[in-house]
Amino acid sequence: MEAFRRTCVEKGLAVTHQRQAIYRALISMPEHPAPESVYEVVRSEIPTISLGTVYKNIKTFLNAGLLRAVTLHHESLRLDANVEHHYHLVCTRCKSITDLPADDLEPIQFRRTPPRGFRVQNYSLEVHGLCAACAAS
Amino acid sequence: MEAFRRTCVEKGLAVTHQRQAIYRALISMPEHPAPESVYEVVRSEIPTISLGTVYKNIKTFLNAGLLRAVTLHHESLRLDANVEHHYHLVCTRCKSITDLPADDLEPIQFRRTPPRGFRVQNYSLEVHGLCAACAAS
DNA sequence: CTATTATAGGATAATTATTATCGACTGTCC
DNA sequence: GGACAGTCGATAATAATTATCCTATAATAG
Ligand SMILES: [Mn+2]
Ligand SMILES: [Mn+2]
Ligand SMILES: [Zn+2]
Ligand SMILES: [Zn+2]
Repeated sequence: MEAFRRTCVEKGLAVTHQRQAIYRALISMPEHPAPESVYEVVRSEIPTISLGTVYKNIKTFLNAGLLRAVTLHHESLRLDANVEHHYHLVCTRCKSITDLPADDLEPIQFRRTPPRGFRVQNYSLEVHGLCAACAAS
Repeated sequence: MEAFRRTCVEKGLAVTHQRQAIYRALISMPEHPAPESVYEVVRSEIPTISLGTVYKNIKTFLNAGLLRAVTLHHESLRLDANVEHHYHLVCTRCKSITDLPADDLEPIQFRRTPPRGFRVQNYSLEVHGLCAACAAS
């Protein structure tokens, strides 16, 4: 929480009551919540906060690196007619997605059995970075 | 394309002009397009097709396993206040996301250099399957 | 500690992506 | 070729997210 305030100051962000409550809610939620759920939790502390404020600050925190999104491409459904097992290269800048054959990597190997009785079906792996075009600029 | 028709028959889906055009568009688009882009392409062949039909059939194809979505959780932004490098267990049924420490797996290793001048920044790995609760039912 | 000011918050409207509805049409089966 | 279930197209509805705009507050200078 102290680190949070420090980062805000570094990035020129005002350390408001709302921002602290939102960040506190986020670190208390290990379930990878959607903005709506964060809003519910924050509202129990600040009943007058608006959903827009929660969205705005989540975006601010994402830019500041205080927070991560679980997926880079939630904004729209992205489709793949190739149903064979393969991976993806995803450009963090232009969001382009290209195929990466599974055997370009060593096979994924568990070191210990997956926790809490999780029954594994398959893996999806994305290599994030800059595509050739974006790397040029 | 023949396999497509066969799968439709197996799943009791009518092999319509529109479905074939949509599927043909999809396999011709290796860029992992959004529904809107698929619509644009299909429209050049069937100018009167509606966007709703494209959406409906994409959903149908996903259910039939003719098509995959690049991510399991595009429907809403999912947030992670843990910015350390780690992976995720994702339940394909209830969409719950839980953390998986990076050292529960052998490190990811490239066998050959990533294609087309892609500059790797990092990677994200999701293990898909059924959580304990969903596996029980 | 107070005044000043830039930034942030709250209410609300707007936009975007997606899904539902419903009457008309067409692929399938005989 | 006709009957019928399933599908299509048009449109409305919903859900998620973003923009707008005016007021309030955190930062900071005196
Ligand atoms: Mn692919
Ligand atoms: Mn996580
Ligand atoms: Zn790029
Ligand atoms: Zn589950």
